[in-house]
Amino acid sequence: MTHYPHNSLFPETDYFVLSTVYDAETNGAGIKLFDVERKKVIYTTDTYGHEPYCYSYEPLEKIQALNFPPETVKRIETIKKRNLLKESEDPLTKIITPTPSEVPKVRDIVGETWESRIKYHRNWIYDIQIVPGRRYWWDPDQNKFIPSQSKSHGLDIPKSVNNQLSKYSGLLEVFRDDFIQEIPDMPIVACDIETESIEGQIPQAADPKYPIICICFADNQGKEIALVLNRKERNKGIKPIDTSPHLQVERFDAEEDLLKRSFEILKQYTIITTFNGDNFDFPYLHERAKKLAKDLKIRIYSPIKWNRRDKSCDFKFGLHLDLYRFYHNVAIRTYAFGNRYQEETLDAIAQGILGIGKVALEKAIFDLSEWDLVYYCSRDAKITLDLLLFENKTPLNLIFILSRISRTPIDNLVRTSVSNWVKSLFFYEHRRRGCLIPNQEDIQIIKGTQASSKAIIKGKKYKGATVIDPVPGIHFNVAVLDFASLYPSIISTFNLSYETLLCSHEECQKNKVPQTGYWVCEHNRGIVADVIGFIKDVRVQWLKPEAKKESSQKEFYQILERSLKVLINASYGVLGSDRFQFYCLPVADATTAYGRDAIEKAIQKSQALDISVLYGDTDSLFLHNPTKEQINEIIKWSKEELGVGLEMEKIYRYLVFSERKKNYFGVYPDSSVEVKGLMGKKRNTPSFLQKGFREVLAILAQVTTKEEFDEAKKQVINLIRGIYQKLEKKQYSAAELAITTQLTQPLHRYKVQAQHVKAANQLNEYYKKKNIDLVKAGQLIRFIKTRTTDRVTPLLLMTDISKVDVKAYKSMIDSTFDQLFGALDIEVEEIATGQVNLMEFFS
DNA sequence: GCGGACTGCTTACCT
DNA sequence: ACAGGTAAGCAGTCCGCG
Repeated sequence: MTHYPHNSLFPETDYFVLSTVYDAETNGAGIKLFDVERKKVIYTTDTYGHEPYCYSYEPLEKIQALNFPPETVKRIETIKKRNLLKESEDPLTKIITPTPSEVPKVRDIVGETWESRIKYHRNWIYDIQIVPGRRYWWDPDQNKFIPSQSKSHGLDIPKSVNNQLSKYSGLLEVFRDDFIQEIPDMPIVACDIETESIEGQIPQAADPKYPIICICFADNQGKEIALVLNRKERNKGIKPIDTSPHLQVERFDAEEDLLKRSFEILKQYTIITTFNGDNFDFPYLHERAKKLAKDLKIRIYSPIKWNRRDKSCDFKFGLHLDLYRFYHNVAIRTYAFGNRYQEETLDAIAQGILGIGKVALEKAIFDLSEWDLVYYCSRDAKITLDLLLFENKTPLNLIFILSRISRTPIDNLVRTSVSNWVKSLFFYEHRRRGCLIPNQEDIQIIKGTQASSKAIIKGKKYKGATVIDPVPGIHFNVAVLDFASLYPSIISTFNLSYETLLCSHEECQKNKVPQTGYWVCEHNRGIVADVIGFIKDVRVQWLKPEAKKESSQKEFYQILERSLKVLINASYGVLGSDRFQFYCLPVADATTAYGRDAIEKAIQKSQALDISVLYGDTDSLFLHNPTKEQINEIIKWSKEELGVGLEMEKIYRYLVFSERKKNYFGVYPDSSVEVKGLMGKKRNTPSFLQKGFREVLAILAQVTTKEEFDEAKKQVINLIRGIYQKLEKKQYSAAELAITTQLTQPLHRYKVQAQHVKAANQLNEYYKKKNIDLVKAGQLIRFIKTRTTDRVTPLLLMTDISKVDVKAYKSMIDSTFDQLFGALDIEVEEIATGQVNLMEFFS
């Protein structure tokens, strides 16, 4: 049954599509829309009469002979679809079911089916061609959403770019509005809850035995509300001096009234954001409300829909975005935020991104005075809001743009990883072109699972990038050239796609991929190459130049550019991941083979031009003191001969290499320092060493000439000597000496009793006695090297500072600074090259 | 019983 | 739950050694 919304619900105004969901009542697609005029969420169901289906290669008669009852199969048709792998227009049997839940039943009986595992409401998006995050108006005559032309950003695509992008089979027309359309201004609120509990135990929604004592809200109109439970046993305390002046505090004697009020507030907003609300705040709030209702025999209506299977919480008339999930996403962390945070806690992310952390606590949350509790909780709500809206809504805009391009509902985008986004984009594009979406096995059977190359690392499937041995020493005036988006460029330029690699044409076999036995099709443009090439070119040809120009649109261009960067940078990786539906090992293998070919040829070319190459990694060349002409020459050569763009990335005033790859530091002309890979920068280096390392770099950053090194070196020696002495006198605190290592798997899975594993076991013994939650995978373990049987002691259990293993820490100081000195001394030539040991150095 | 050479495990980084 | 390449530290094993 299709539910047509009453026209009064649908004034002829504009809507932004936020999300689609499975609608249990109609057993169809449910759509969440943002009503631009009334600034609220409208929920409706399919008005298009779209039907669930899947495909089979069995002829119509064979499917008919299966005698499906009408409640399982509604209709069977023969249609034609293009099969890219076979290069044919194939007749397929389309099996149409009355409801989405029948599709799996058909799949079980028919056996091999296609497109039967795509969620129905996602199918709806691909078929109706409605784009999440985009603007539509409602046409009551047609009962349809019509795309709305809106350009409030004032963005447009220049003619020249337009022409360059027109080669991509109509993609510009399809995606143009994704880029240029504005992001709606919606009511947004952040929410955080605090509960009563006992030391060391984290409350669980499965057993919501502790009262909720505080719920805080912060919205994008500047309103901040704190709901707090009056507890006789807690004093009011003193209002902290920098409590937000906007904060409105509401006190409740009864918890149930506090909860009811919180639901009232939540219902007013379109976007509700939390940090870990999918797994803690909302499940707990929901279950606590249920428990109170039952215990007190009253009615409390919770608007929270807790989906235990998906581990998510949602609202029918609102969209929940859990920022923990978003910031946890590896592609977002690395490409959108440049690894500005290394831990996925609210505090670490807020520190890294906003420069503001959580309120530091001296006692447990439930022991705080009322004002301190409100202060703490409201700060959490505020920084959560800021993590969605900082820098003119950068993260929210990023989410919208990625949703549009990947045809992924906004809330789903936040909860899923980049491979799902790329998969969704490819699903959409196959549908749009009338191509059958292949099953993963289809690609594997035809293209094979055997790599043409041999990986250097044991256990990897194929060979990756080339890394050049660095020339150790100090090098002044170093230019770094980078291949622009190397792998995506290769995929596009060399037409790499699951159907074009190892194609069936004899005549294409001469079109070889270097260093492999592969060949690539010369007749057909690959779908993967086309889509990736398009997105890469939109970014390179249009967005990157615009993002550099001074204009009122600059900021939005930058966000667009970053969104595409996320998709582009991850696109090669997913093709080499066997969990990805379009996984094609030969494509990934060929991509890196072309990459190795490019960097290797570029090195030869540099040498032919008499430029010395100091280092190179994957897509970069570090050139010593090249002239402008030499650089121009090699850039020109690359475009013409390799078909891949090479760009001047940066210049270092000087650069210091040791003999190690992926380890160096450089100083820019403005004296800023960049460090790569060195121990002093790693998060498992104790903080006293990280600090010493930073101080040494600060001294070296001041150096502008070779002559100044002697002076700088003396200072550095003094500094390091100071660190030695402080260590020997045991003047460093346990916290400064602590080594922080992540427990990446559950304790029982470790095959080796590594130091952090031993420390974790000690912690667990202690926790068991105290009846506190045990360590979990993902947690950071802090420990100190000690002269004890385990050789380690957890920071938490460190009582006797005299147990510190001074010898072990001395060798850590050694190896940290040897990385720098090894390189410096070769140039300074005061000490023999090779293994210069700091201990010898001082004697 | 103990140290050196070796392998493998583990983490954190680079592109 | 996107890829492979590199460095480092340490656990564990084997071997030799009157």
